[in-house]
Amino acid sequence: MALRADAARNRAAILAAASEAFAEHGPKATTEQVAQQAGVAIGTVFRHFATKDDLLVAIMKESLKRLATLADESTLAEFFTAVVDEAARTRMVVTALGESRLDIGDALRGLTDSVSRLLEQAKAAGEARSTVQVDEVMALLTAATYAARQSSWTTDLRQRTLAVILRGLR
Amino acid sequence: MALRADAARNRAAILAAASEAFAEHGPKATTEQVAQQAGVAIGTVFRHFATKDDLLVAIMKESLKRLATLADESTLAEFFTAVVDEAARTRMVVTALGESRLDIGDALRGLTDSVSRLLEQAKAAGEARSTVQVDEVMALLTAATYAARQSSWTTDLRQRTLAVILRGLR
Amino acid sequence: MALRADAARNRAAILAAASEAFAEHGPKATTEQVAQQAGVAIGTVFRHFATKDDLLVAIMKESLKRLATLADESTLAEFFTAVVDEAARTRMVVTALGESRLDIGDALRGLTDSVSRLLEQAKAAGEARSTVQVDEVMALLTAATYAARQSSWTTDLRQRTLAVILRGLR
Amino acid sequence: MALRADAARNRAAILAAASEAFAEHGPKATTEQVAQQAGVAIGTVFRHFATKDDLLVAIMKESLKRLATLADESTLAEFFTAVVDEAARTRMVVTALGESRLDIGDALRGLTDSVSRLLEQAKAAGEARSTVQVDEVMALLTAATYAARQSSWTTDLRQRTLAVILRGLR
DNA sequence: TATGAATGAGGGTTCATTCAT
DNA sequence: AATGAATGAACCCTCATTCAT
Repeated sequence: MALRADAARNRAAILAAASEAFAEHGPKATTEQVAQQAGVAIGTVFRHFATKDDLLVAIMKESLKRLATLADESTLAEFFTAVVDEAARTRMVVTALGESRLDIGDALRGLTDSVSRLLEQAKAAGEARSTVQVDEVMALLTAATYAARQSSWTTDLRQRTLAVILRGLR
Repeated sequence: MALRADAARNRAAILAAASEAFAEHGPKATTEQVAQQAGVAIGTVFRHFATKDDLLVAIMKESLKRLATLADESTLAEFFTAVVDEAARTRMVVTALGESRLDIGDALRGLTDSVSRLLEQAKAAGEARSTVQVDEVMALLTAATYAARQSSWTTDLRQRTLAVILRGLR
Repeated sequence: MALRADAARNRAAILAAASEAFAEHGPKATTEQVAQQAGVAIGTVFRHFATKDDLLVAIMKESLKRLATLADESTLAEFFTAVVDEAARTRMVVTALGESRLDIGDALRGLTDSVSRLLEQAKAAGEARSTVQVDEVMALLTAATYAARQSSWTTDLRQRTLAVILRGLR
Repeated sequence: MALRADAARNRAAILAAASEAFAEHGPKATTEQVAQQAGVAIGTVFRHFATKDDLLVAIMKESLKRLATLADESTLAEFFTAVVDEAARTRMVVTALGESRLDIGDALRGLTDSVSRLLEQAKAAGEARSTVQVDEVMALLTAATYAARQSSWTTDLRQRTLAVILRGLR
């Protein structure tokens, strides 16, 4: 029972370290880097996540789940802004949205559902035209997310770019 | 000090092969694959491009130059469409637009100039509102390009997504 | 200083599990597999057997002792047949007979003694020629045992092969 | 053309090193050990043999081919003796004969053919009874080979053991 | 200049063994 | 005494880059 606490702490540390490492170096960050960052031996990483890909998936799902939660508390415009903000910090958001090799389908579908709801609200509020469909919103989200990764992006540019997209949805 | 005829031919073959290889497998395509595709030994690849990154840069610059030329012959809307179409075929366009690690700054600036001109024309034609600036157009271009890479994209989705962006610019 | 009842039970369970695991996957079966099979944590395995090799030795000795007992109740021919039969089921018999790296010398000597007695009886019964010595019988036993491990062996082939050996001893 | 010579020399060195390493430590000898023994970097080993298993297979096939050649120049008795002699030196002969996981079927079949011929000759010469079949001869060969690996085997013991087998075939 | 074999650092993963609880 | 998480050396293999021919 006590050890479980240690293990849980390590698992969290690994996830945190992985988030950071992948955020900075993308998916090619080394498992050893993750281990080091987490203050843990390499074997411990593999005890918790049998494969590097498993670790990647875990982080992506976490990320997507966080976004889904966020979606449930925002308007479409707010959500777009928040996602892009996070993407500016983390390379993994976009990797998650754009990755097809790894099995994150469920989580992605969960997010799509949330966004779908947001879109309906936006339509009801007159902030999205009725012809717009979810898939293009998701596509635009992914797109914006990706662009936000550019190191040259200032807050100002981010706002102007988002404004164009949101205007286009109206 | 011009290259020997066969050297020039090799260089071209390598570039072509690299374009194809990277288009298909992304930047993680092997130099050996490139060499093979070019019908050349690896040593030859490295004689022409001292580093894999150098090769990557060369291709990206080529790509950006091609896009700049294209920009000079189109309207803004046509250009967007054309770029996104190419991106759907080639993974490198987006890598080029989104890459910050490699030094392709000047080529990117060249493209920005061309797009700048397109934007002015669009404004004059009433197809872009006057407050829009080049940097957000570039950002949107990058974004659209990235999203276009998704394997799930149909032509239809591509069109709808572009429509939103172009509408937003107006 | 006898073991606690539960400790004794664990020790037995581990030995049984190890027998099974090594029988199936050879000596490369994992200690973790053994622990799992025994329904015990790894730590417990290592408390009882300080080393994987120690565990291996224990099993081999057990195996050899069982064979010695068997020898005391059979004729030479019966014994050969029985051993080969068991070897066809279990990969460890042969490993035990053929192993030189691990220290199972005394157990092996015990078996040799038993076989020695069998041989004398066989000679008396006219089923083994007088010039035959124990060491070659042991060698033949090891040999037959090994060959019996081949997956391609049918019962028929086993019998014919044994027949040759037994005939040779006469 | 000149490099080919170097490469060939390296390939031979690797095979020789691997033979030795595997002979001494069995199939669990490290590829690094092989590389070192061959005076070559690890990459070179993998350039010549894409996989450790490939290297293993290569050596086994070499071994089996050598034996097949030998078979074509001997009587059954001589062949048995020679094989057992080689087995005493090399752990791989037996591994080769007993291995089923790796694809050495062809080579094994080749050897079986050769032995088949030997057996016919032996029958003609009255040194093998007519009821004996090839498969049991192969089995006995494998068996003898395995037993020969024992470190305790003296030349004398080897001869006596073989004598029993050969007598049994008659 | 071209060739392609050689190099070797580094990556993901396994597993016997240790140790905190 | 038992648990099971943590350790870390070792393994197989890849690939950008170098260098002898």
